[in-house]
Amino acid sequence: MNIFETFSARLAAVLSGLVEAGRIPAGLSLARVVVEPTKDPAHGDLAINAAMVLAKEAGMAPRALAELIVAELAKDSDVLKAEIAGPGFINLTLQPAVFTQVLKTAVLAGTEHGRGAPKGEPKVNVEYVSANPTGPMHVGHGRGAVFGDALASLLAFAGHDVTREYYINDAGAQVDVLARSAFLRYREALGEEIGAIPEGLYPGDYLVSVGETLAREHGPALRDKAEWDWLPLVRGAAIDGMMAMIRDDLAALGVVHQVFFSERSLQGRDGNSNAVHQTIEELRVRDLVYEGRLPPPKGQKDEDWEDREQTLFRATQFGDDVDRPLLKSDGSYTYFANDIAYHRSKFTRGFSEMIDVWGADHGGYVKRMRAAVKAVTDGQGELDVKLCQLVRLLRNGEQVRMSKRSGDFVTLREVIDEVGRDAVRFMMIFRKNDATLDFDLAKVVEQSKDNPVFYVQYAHARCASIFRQAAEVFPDLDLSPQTLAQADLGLLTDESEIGIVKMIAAYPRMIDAAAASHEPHRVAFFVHELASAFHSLWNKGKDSPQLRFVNQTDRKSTSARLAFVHAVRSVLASGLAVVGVTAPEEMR
RNA sequence: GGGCCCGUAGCUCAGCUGGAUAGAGCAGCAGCCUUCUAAGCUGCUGGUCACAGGUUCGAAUCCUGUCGGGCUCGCCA
Repeated sequence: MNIFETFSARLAAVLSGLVEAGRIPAGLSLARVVVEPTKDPAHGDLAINAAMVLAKEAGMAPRALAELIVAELAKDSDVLKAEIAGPGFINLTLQPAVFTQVLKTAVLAGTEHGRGAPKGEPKVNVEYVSANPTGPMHVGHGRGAVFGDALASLLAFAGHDVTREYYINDAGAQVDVLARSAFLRYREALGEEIGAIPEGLYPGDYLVSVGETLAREHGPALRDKAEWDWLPLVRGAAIDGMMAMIRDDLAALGVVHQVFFSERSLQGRDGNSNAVHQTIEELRVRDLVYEGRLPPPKGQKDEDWEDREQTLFRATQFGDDVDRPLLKSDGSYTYFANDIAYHRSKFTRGFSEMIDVWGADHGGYVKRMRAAVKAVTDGQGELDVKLCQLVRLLRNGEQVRMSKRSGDFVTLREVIDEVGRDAVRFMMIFRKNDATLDFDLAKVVEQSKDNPVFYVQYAHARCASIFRQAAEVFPDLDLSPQTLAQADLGLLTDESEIGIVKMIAAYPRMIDAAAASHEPHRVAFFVHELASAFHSLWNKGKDSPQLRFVNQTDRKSTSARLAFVHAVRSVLASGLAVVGVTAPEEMR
């Protein structure tokens, strides 16, 4: 139940009634009209901007228009007070019963409170992580992984049909380098002295086990073959090994994908099954691909610029700054060409809404990809690219780097092992994706208010603890949501309690807004705020024993408060589930 | 030089797609607490929302320009 939607609908009805009565002109555009929570409780519960937004179009003064609307809204039995304020705001104060009803609904819905109605079409594809299969995941990958996962969960909770996808970059030159690196480890496993890993190969010792597996399965059979002979086999084995490792890392984070899509699979075995070739030819037929020359980059002096004719995609027709090459000088496809075919595949698989989660260093790639999606879907597909900024890893404020195991970066696994999955997930999402993130390894394991992970989980544990306490004090009390929902919720009259009930009422709206803007961090901030309000109320019970949730001498108020606590707990659990963090029963 | 992102309190950051007097936490200051689960609670101090214009009834939010920081710039991925 979303009271904001409910009242938007009622407002729309009021407006059309006024139109029918000839009091205001027909055909007003309602797009900018919103019903939103007030910031200041003195302004009531709901704020409506309709009079100000519509005044000009209606040819009326805002306040005159507001008076017409207020007169109608005041007749609503759920409205206690409707008044005009400031430049023409309509502020509604609702009957307390409205909120007790919302609370009751939330108690019964439990963790389903806030879930959006199924949206059906369009199906949404969220592509995230997509780390190259050339080594373990590092911390930066982890941010994209958590962000994408939380965004997908958020969209699913909001009612969308979501598919989580991983794009395996297994077709570029880097996987050949990987294969050569693995081959060296294979020779090493056969007992050969390989010395230092040459420059340009992957030095990480995570390839040792790939080499050992190859030695075990093939013995010395590969050693004396020519590279063109062993490379495909070794490459396949190495990619499989790397993907297994990456899946392990993802599993440690609790991140799942439904689809692992191989870049190499786009290239097929012959010309006919080659999706990249097909895509480009299709674009060529529509005159979106041509042979031409690019101007050199502006302002840069570059002696090694070589003017050359190449195969180009008309990205400029779709909003990009320059046309983009599809073939390398050696005749093979650019990464971009493969990516066009890949996004076309998403579209033909039924996803007209696509979201890609990338690292910030790919920012310069966004325009061309969006251009390509427009071209290849004939304007039917929509691509949103979410860029995740860098993560700075700190320990007690000091920046940490270097890891012997992996070469030059801290692996995600090391961080998860040190601070735990929940801390990693919550902190990665407790910031806007487009802002750099400081992650302090020391802080996130503190048991204090400074540590938001602890703070939110503790609030949930406290709710659970209250229920344990209640079961002891009132052993015969039925604590099921069905029974609690029947309690006299009108007994919840303290300002703090009402404030929290309003937050619970606002939860569905927050979910919708966060999903619409693809901003899962809002969910993390919301649960943090709710936790804060709840801790504060809990502490009020110190000075005012009558506010304690479990009151030995007052069975009725205890029932009402337990219903309330159940709703708080459910919303915390629901929000944490979206972020992918566990909601513990107790803190240990 | 072009493109994209960022600039909000001393510090770290929110700001609900343009709403009312810009909010938290930390730090600082003043009190309180030892509990239904201890790791805290309440209050105070603190801002020219980088700067200058513009659009609007209304701008931290949208547009233009300037300054500062980051990323990026035909064949890598």
